[in-house]
Amino acid sequence: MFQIQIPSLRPMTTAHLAQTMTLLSMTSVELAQKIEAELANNPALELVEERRCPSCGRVLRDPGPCPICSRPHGDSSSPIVFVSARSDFYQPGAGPMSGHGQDLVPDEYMSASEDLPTYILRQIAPELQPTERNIAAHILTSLNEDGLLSIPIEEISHYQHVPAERVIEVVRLIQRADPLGCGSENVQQALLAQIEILSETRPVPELARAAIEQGFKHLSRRQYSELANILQISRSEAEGIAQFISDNLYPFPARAHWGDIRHGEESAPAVYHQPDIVISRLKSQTGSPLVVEILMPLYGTLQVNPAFQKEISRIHDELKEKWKLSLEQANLLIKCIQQRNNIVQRLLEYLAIHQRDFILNGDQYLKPLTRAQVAETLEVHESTISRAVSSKTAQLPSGRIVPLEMFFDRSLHIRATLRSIIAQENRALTDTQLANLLAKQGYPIARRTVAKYRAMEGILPANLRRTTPA
DNA sequence: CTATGGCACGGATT
DNA sequence: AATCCGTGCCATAG
Repeated sequence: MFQIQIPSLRPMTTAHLAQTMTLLSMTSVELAQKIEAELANNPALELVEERRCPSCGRVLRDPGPCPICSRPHGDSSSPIVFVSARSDFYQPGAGPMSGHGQDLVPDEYMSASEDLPTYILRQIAPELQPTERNIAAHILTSLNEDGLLSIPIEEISHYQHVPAERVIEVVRLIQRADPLGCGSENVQQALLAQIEILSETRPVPELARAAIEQGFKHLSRRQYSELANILQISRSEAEGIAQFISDNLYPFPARAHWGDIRHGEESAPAVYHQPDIVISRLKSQTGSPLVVEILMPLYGTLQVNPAFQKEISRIHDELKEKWKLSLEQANLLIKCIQQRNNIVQRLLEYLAIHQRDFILNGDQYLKPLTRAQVAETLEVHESTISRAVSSKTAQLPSGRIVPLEMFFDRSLHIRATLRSIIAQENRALTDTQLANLLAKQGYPIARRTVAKYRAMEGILPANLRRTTPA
């Protein structure tokens, strides 16, 4: 049914099991580091160059043509999913992204995190025209530590010999990428960009935008009475709006952490992770298969050095013992890595099928799912799934990067419909009314719970809410 | 009196 | 065993 070949598994020893577990809870980048370390101190291991697809640069694990490039377009009768591994950034139709001057995309991964420019570039790469790549690179390298543009747009447009409008177009793209609002010229612009994007997916107080545009000075100085005057609203409403802004927007985009657009955990350093998994569509067409790629940031495949294995029979004594040990370790590591990848692959295969609607159409379509259920169908222990799920992130076709845990979020779909109800409301509905409406849509939840969901989504209570006119 | 947020309890999940 | 989550009860604000 699927085109995925699962390597046959060998019985596991306890050491095997323990190590697989450790590897399973690592992100792909951590794993790469681990492998590098092993390579350095175990002579029995070697990294061999693998075959890559000449047109898309993907790693080809099985003989034959690239499963993606060779696929006739729109082959919708084929399986919903197939999995392939890749080791570098993917840019549809354009080959490896080595392009221009600035080393935005290094040839080798050097550390566990990538910097902000790289992180953003990867998100927007699919939407960039080839000629826009230089512009994007120029903008991204000109960001200051807050994520704001440190040079005027004119300078870029002049230097790149393109009209300013082109530059602005690219800036727009960058603003929409994950730390929302990066690439803006100043704090005010950044906030406006964020509110713009935010309002597409969730309700936003009507006057929030006006507050930033007209009352920016007062807003930043917390002069709420003056702000209220300008906007012709009461002071408490002004405070509500200020609250919304400080809860949901980031004046300095680069300081925001990815993921939860909420305040609170300000502990996260400005480190951006690359996803461990990338899910995309083979072709943007309904019924088109999903492409699930499990990232492995290492060039080459790990194997036991054949020369080493050969030599070992000729060696004697104490040295032989040492070598034997190395060899065993090498074998074990390789097996464990296979095991890890196998589990991650099966997990994603399940998720891609079971949560296809969510992947393609968004939060509302997430089906309730527990790790235990997955564990049962995949016939592995619950804790195995737990480990595989935690600490990994996936990039969805929309470009959003989400933790895999989100696939198991019990209330995400309800929160999403709650958002849409509030987005469409004419007058601000109270929590009790919202609870009733949700019940009609098949989500019987308590009033108290509505309040909690609201808080989670950063939506103000009814009395401080002004409905956005549709 | 109504609408909300805080605290804490119990059941489910990990 | 530890954690998460939905909910009920109660205090508080308007």
